[in-house]
Amino acid sequence: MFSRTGANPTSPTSILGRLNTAQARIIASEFKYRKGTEIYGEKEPADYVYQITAGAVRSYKLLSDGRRQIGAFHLVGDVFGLENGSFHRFTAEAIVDTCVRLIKRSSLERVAEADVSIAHDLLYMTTDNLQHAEDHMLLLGRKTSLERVVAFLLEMDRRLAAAGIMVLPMCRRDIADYLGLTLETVSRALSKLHEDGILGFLGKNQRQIILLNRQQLANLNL
Amino acid sequence: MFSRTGANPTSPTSILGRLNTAQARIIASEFKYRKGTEIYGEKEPADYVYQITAGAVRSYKLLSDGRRQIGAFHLVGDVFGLENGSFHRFTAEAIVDTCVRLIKRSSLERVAEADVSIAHDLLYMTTDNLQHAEDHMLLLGRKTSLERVVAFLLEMDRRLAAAGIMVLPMCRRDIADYLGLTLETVSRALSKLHEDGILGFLGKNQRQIILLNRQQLANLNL
DNA sequence: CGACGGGTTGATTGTCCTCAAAGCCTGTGG
DNA sequence: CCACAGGCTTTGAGGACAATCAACCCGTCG
Repeated sequence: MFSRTGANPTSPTSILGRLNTAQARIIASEFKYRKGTEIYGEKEPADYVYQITAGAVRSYKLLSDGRRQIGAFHLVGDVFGLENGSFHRFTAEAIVDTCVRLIKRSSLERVAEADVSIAHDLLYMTTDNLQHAEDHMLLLGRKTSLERVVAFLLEMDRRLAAAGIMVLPMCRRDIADYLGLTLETVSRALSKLHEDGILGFLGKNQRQIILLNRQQLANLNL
Repeated sequence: MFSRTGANPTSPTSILGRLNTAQARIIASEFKYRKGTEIYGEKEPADYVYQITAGAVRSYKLLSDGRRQIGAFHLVGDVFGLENGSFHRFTAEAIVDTCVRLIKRSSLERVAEADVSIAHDLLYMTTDNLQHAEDHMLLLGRKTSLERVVAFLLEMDRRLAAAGIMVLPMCRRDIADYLGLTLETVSRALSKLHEDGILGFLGKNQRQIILLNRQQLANLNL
């Protein structure tokens, strides 16, 4: 499970991989987090940047009464925890057992000063996050429950489909908190798509999904 | 109306001002847009970056059936239209008669290559946008209608209150499309806050608002 | 076995949307 | 000067979609 090495080649954010080879010893260490454990908390000092080598992470904000909004899921190859200020703006938790590579923020900044292309990568990654957030605002503000779930499926299909099969690392509640819905509403939407023959469930735990009709799914994604 | 000059001193994004003095002739021109006119459209080439010297702008995305999500309002001093890819991700329209300064993207990139502090500013501005989008996701995904309107009022109070009076440049529909609500719901929330003595209307057009009890308002902002 | 986490499904509720009407202000033209 | 149209806003009545509350199923693990 923890055998994958190096940056995901399909990832737009190979900065840590490049640093590892091009620069000397910037990677501080690798670290393992058990399912459900916190990697960092909102407003904590942002001393490290992280890249996932195995597992998955959720980044979220909480309201004072416990309502939760997940801003993003981070999958293998993704870089997260990149902040400009010195504090994290999300809490990050391992969704499943997760292995990350760490890099000291101070080191990264030092390198970025010297190497223009690294600085450029930092901007690119931040813009990538921004673009995702912008699209997600549209989803949260204006899409129906079914449209949200469809958009989620298409996103996950793009990001983690291996051989056409999607193995979701997150539970229904996580999906709901990502989409601004309740877990029941997510479940109903998935059931409807199942009834309509657009997707199929494979395993016993309903987390392995196969998309049977991407065209129809895309049509539902306004 | 067009008498306000220069960048808002409280704005974190004085880059265009600095370029204007520090660099030679990067500012391409100033330009005026009438109320309701488009400055650029989604997916158009992003050849320029803009800074508002007077007026206000809305940036939005549309779904194919016309549902609209406004991602941000840009006020005097704000820089917008900054993209990393070569295409705009929003449509930008003048909410009221608006005057902007333009800078060629190509020039900006050239300067950023040479001047590290400019590159740093670009990253800072992008991160600032990202932070706003992240907060807005929480609002859109998890807050009630009243909480959204309260958050909007506090944001506008912070950004454009002069002498305690807020003069909103945008109509109820714009506010609604920013908050993921309908204009009627926005109106009802404002009426409720009015009834409760938390805000007062000044002019005849309901766009001049004075906050009578910021403490109570902040308490509603979970 | 029994408890627990995760998921689905059903019944009911509630918040916000939709549809509709009316008021106010501005601008325009007779 | 008044009449009238149009944009913006408020307010009310009714409806719809998603939330809530609840029951149940299924696997896993102690």
